[in-house]
Amino acid sequence: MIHADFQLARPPGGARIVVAMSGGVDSSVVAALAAGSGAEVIGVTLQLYDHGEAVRRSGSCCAGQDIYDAKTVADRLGIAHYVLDYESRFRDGVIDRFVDEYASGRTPVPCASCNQGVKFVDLIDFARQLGADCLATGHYVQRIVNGGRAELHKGADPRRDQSYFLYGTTREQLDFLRFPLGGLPKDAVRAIASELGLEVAAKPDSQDICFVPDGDYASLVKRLRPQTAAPGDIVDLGGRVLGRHRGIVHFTVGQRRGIEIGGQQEPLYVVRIDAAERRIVVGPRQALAIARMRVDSWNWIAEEQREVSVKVRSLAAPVPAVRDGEWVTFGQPEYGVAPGQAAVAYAGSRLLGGGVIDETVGHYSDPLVFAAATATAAQ
RNA sequence: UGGGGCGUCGCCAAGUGGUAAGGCACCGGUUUUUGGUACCGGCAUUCGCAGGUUCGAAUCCUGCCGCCCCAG
Repeated sequence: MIHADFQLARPPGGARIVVAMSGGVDSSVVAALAAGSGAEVIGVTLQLYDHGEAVRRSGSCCAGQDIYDAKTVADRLGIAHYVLDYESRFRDGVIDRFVDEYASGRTPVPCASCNQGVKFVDLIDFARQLGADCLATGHYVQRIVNGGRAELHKGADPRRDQSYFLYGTTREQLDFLRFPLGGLPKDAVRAIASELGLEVAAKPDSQDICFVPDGDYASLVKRLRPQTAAPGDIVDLGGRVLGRHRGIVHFTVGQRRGIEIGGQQEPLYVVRIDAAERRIVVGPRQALAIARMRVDSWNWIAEEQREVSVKVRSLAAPVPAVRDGEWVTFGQPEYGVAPGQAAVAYAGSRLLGGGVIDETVGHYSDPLVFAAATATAAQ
């Protein structure tokens, strides 16, 4: 059993830690570590969405079985446990935004909006009301205090790093947050769980979108925004109609499968989604090469920087890029950059900030690239 | 109904006597706290249909059906 340092301003004996417990292995271990620190620990589980449908589903979070699991773990650890009904806040802040993004032809990151909204804003408020010294979560990220200031870093286990989803964290939030698992590999976390005999030790990792039980997010979007199920044309880069589709909800920029157009020499990818015309523009992989993107709603945890590494998806190596105001120019063409996804800037392992991708400029259609190529050709 | 061409998996397509390549699409899996990508695997006992020749035919022969082009 390892001991975690929660880096509190006062001795653990007089401190109070609130732990966000999802019912999964990770946050259960955090609760255990907190309890082992000597502080008073209060577990809080959020009920975020309908618990009728999801009640039997294990391995998601924040409904039904998972709430029960969290409660069971809290009881075993002998800590207090609350369940907060955040369904309406979750619907407004996460689900509505999620479906609206799809309706406008973009591809949202619900985990990011969840963290930015109910998890950090609302839950931190609640923890402060309880007089807590910090809010601890099971995220695989590291909070490193450097020169008296908290920095957010990637999780030590590169395959587990979840920092991408936390780009919207504010400095004030970060001051109050603790991530005891950020330095551990997943195996170690499971080992701690089984060492403690926690019921959730072997529980599968959560995956997919938590509020979409069967992975069929399209059904949810279609139900709430029926216009996304309207059929439309699939056109090539020249505007030629290649076929029909069953609704823009089924597509995201960079997607290959599901276009259902065969007979090509090479695969077709979704290059652009025109929601107003209900049109899907497809092209060869080369057409996905992106030179620049405009990133909206930047949040800077660290000081703003010009030369950064940037991730445009959670599971990807950060790539070199230059940021100039809202615009980010890639050092090399980047493929499959979808509006609505997050762009997150790093300096090494440190997360600097991030925002929402709002617009992209194709590498082969970028006037700057074109001008450079022309100049080279003229020499 | 004169001449020419073609008909091989949903689409494209290789294969002209030796026992059905490949690509796209599709399906499944792996990976993954978003969507996607990527990777791995599966996918025509059968070559428009019916006969015939042959040890052996998608490949040769005959007939029929269908499509295309040029002439009408």
